[in-house]
Amino acid sequence: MEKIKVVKKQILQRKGDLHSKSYKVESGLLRSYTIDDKGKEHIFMFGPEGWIVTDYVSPNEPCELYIDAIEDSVIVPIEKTSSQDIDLKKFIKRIRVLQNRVIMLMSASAVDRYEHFISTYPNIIQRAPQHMIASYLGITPEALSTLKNQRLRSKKK
Amino acid sequence: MEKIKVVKKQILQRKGDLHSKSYKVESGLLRSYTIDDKGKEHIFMFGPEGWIVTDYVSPNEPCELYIDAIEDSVIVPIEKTSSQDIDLKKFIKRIRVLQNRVIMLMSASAVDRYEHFISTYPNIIQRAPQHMIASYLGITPEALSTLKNQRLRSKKK
DNA sequence: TTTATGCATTAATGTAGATTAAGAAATTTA
DNA sequence: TAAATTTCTTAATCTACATTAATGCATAAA
Repeated sequence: MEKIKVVKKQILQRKGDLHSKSYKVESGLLRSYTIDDKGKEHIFMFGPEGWIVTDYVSPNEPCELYIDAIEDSVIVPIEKTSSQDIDLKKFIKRIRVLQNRVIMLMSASAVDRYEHFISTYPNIIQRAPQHMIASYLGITPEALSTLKNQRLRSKKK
Repeated sequence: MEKIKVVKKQILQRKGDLHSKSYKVESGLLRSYTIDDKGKEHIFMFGPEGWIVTDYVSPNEPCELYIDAIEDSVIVPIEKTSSQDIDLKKFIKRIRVLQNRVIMLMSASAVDRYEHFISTYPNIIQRAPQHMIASYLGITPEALSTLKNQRLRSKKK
């Protein structure tokens, strides 16, 4: 239950590491992500204050995801060992978010996904760099940039 | 704990229905899916024998997903009411599958996703119609068809 | 201050997969 | 069985987004 401070860009966990933990974010912003075989990053989730960032592997399995800090942050690492914090509701919530993300990725265009992202995580847009938001949306930074222009233009009219 | 028989194409649950249940599959094959605003189906998961098919909403919320039978099946509906079958491990497993699916959708090409699907669910390929597999992969049936040819051609050489 | 290094933008060109359409096979229904 | 319906395939065309590359702007380092 100790709070620890981490600085921007500090890596908390790497893919393949053992003893995966959960991280409760007191302040700041974390992210979890993978790196594919072409070396490309894919952001899995953002973790602003109040969120818990976890790689859903059992504590004795190697991690699937990298976790690092986008901003200087204060976090509380939580051991996964005991069956303590089985907050089932949070699990179900998490599954639903993923469920929606899968559906989004399958059915919605990049513009729609961006719109959805804005309305769901309005404050993260300002805090995370563009290329990370692009990565979360599953598009390139270039595509995000032009997409934003199109949006502006069509709204201005 | 009663087993019930359902026939091919029988719908167990519609989006918006209340009193969502889980369905343990004794034999046969179920699927869960959404229908987007363009009327297009997106298969969320296949449930062959041994699997439990669930829409992860709390029992008093309206369903997000449709669930129906791809083959004549024998299933056991499970009430979600009590906190009985909180098999946490299954939850975590489910999240991991989703986690992988998201990563797949973001980083892998249609061919790679197909390869992955084949190796993960070899028997479903033969049992579900192509257009459903295409839907699961997030591509059109036409794209799946041509993709299969390319695969064959490159292997024959 | 100057010089780097990283990040965002724009534009030209390329490509995976969507769409459309038509026909062939297979399966279901009568 | 034939007729109807559903499923699968093929090919032509189209489009959203990727890739590449060049340019401007930050922030950070020297």
